[in-house]
Amino acid sequence: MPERLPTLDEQIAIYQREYRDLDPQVEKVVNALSRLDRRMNVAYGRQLATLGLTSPEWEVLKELVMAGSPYQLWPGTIAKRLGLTPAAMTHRIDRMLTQSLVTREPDPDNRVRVIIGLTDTGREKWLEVMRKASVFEEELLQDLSSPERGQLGELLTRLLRRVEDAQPDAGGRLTDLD
Amino acid sequence: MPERLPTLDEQIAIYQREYRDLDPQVEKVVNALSRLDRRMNVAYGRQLATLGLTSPEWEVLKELVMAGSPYQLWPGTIAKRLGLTPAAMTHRIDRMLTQSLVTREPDPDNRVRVIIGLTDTGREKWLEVMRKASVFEEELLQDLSSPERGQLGELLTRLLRRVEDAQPDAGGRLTDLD
DNA sequence: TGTGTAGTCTTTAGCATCGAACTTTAGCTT
DNA sequence: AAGCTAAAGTTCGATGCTAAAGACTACACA
Repeated sequence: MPERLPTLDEQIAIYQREYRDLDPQVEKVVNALSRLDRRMNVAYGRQLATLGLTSPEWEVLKELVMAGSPYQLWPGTIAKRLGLTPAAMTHRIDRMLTQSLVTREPDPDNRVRVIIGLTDTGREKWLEVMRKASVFEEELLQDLSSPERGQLGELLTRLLRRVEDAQPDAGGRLTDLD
Repeated sequence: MPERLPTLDEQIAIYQREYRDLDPQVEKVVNALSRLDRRMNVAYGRQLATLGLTSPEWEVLKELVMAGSPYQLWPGTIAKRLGLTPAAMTHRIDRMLTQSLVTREPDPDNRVRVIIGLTDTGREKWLEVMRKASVFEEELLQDLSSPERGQLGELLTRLLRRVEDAQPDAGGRLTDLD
C-alpha cells in the first residue's frame, strides 16, 4: 500500500497503462500545472495565515488591486472572475467589511448596483502578502535562469491566451460538450 | 468601472505600480500558472458534470488510479494528498460508496485502518473522463509545437521537483514563516 | 406612460468542509 | 506484561458555499 506520492513520470506511466491512447507529452504539461498550483496554494495559505488573512479574502483583495485605481468593482464582476455565486460574494464582503478591508456603497448611477471599494487597510494587507509571497516565488523559480523564466512565461501566456479567449468571462466553453 | 478581466500583462503592470520591487518575470510565470489552473478546472468541471461526476469525486478517483493495481489506498493518505481533513475524507467516501465508485474494507493488517478500493465502475468512470479530458487538453496545447510542449513540460517539472521536495507530503514548508 | 423582461444583489435552506474531541489500535518502554 | 504515547478514522458543532427564490431597478417597446 503506497504512502508516497507517485512522481509525475510514474503517474503518467500508470495512466498510460490504463488508457493507451494518452499523449504523455500533453499529460505531463497538464498534470505538472495542476500539481504546481496545488503546492503554490499551500504555500500562499501558510503566509496568509501568518498575516491573519484567509484565502477567500486574499482572492478578493487581488481582484480589487488588479482593477487599478480607484480600486472599485461590482460584486457580480468579482464573483464571475472568482467562479463564485453572487450569494457567496455577498457573504464574503460582509466578513471583509468587519475587518475594514473593503467598503460597500450604493452605485450612484444604478440603484440596484453596489460598489465594492478597497480601503487603505486592504491595500496595505495586499502589499504585506505580496512582500512575503515574492520571497517564496523567487525560491520556487531559483533553478531557472532568466532566459528560461522568460521562455516559460511566454509559453504559459500562449496557453492562457487560447483558454481566456475561449472562455471570456469563464462562461464560454473550450470544447463542445454534448 | 471595468467589467473586463485585465490581461496578464495589464495585471502585472498594475501590480508593479503598487509594489515597485516586484519581479515582473517571476510574477508572470506565477500568475499565468494560477490563471491557467483556474480555467482548466472550469473546463474539467463541465466535462465531469456531463458524466454525472463532481470534482471532489474525480479527485479521489484520480488518486486511486494513480496508486496503480490493486488500486487501494488508506483514507488518510488520500486526504493528505488532496489537502483535506480526515473528516472530509470520511464523508466523501460515504458519498462515493452510494454510487459504487469505491469500496471501504477493514485493513487485515491493522484493525484501526481501513482500505479504500476502486471498483470497476470507478475505473470505467475515470476512463470516460480521461477520454473527454484529453480532447480538451489537446485543444489547449494546440498552438505549441511538439518540441515546445516538451520544453514546457521539462521546465514545469523542474519547478515541481523543487516544491515537492520541499513539501514532501504537503506538510513541509518551502520558506520559513516566522 | 405602462408593461414586460432582464439583470443585480440579498435571503433562505441544504450540503461539504474544517477543527476538535473521541474511540480504538499499534508499538514502545520498562 | 502493563501502561504510555502516537496514530487512524469517525462523530460533532460551526462556518462558507451553492442553488433557488425573492425584492428591486433599469431598459425596451408599445
